[in-house]
Amino acid sequence: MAKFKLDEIDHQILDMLIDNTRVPFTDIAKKLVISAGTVHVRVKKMEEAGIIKGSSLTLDYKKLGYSFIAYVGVFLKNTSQTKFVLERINEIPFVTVAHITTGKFNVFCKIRARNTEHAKDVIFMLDDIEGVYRTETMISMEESINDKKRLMHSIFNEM
Amino acid sequence: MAKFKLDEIDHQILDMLIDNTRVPFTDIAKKLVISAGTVHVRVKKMEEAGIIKGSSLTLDYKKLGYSFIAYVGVFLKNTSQTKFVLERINEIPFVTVAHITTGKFNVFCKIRARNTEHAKDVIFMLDDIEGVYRTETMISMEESINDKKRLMHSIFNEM
DNA sequence: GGTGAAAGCACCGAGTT
DNA sequence: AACTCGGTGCTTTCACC
Repeated sequence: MAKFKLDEIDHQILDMLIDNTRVPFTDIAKKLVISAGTVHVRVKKMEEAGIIKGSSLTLDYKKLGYSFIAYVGVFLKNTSQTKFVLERINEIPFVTVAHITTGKFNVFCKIRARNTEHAKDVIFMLDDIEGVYRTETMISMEESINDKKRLMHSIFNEM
Repeated sequence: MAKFKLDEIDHQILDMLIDNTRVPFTDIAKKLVISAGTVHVRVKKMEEAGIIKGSSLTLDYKKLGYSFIAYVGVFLKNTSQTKFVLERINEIPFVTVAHITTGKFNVFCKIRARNTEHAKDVIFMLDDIEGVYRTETMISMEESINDKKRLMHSIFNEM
């Protein structure tokens, strides 16, 4: 939970790797005018410190036939059931993220589906969970940003 | 936009790479009992087809001191201003995702911040955008799932 | 904490079946 | 379409600074 101290070189290494994990360390080394060994050691340290949790592929879900995104707010009959309901939600495929929230909804989740029909099936599964009072769906018509690099820069700018 | 045909071997290759992009192709080859060259050719094809859009590092934002997540629903004075407002939102740091939505809100976004105070600054910036009528914030108290691998398996199971 | 070189591998293309 | 194989180049370690 504690803050970890990263210097300018770490920032730049992350900057080059954040949206392309396969950039050779030798390229990074050249650009930063340090040795490839140093890049290696620093990346390893950030991994050990847990700053770098891992790496992942970015797939094009639209091309796979899954272009539907919606957010679903869930109202519970009783907040004491939150944990139970969350566990049931976690079992539903195509629910990609779930949060316990304050504010309007008790639980809030994101789903990705093939189309409206398919999303309906997923939402019905949410509605059918014992303890769920009702749900409210917001369909995404256009996703406009989703940029890790930008967030990272915002963070580094504040350091 | 069109569906792209992936076979069982492609599924397994993606399965191994999706949450660790640095798994050596030789390891994948061993596990699937094919040659490393084949793995290479298949990955390249998926990249060329755009199924694999890229790769990214997963950072631990909590460890960087940014543990606050909230969703903010935005109501507009007039929906004709949607495009303009979205552009302004895209300029605000710490807004990580924004969607145009149907349903309760006109625009819906996710923010990541240091703490409540910091989030307040971000939300004020949203409120201050010309054309924004008001906003509604849902604070995430606990994020429960966020798993690409699970989504991918859900998709493959349906194919 | 950084370097530079050397050893060990992985990547990736060419040629073959 | 997949395999083998070889050249090229990346990663990773280590002795030294």
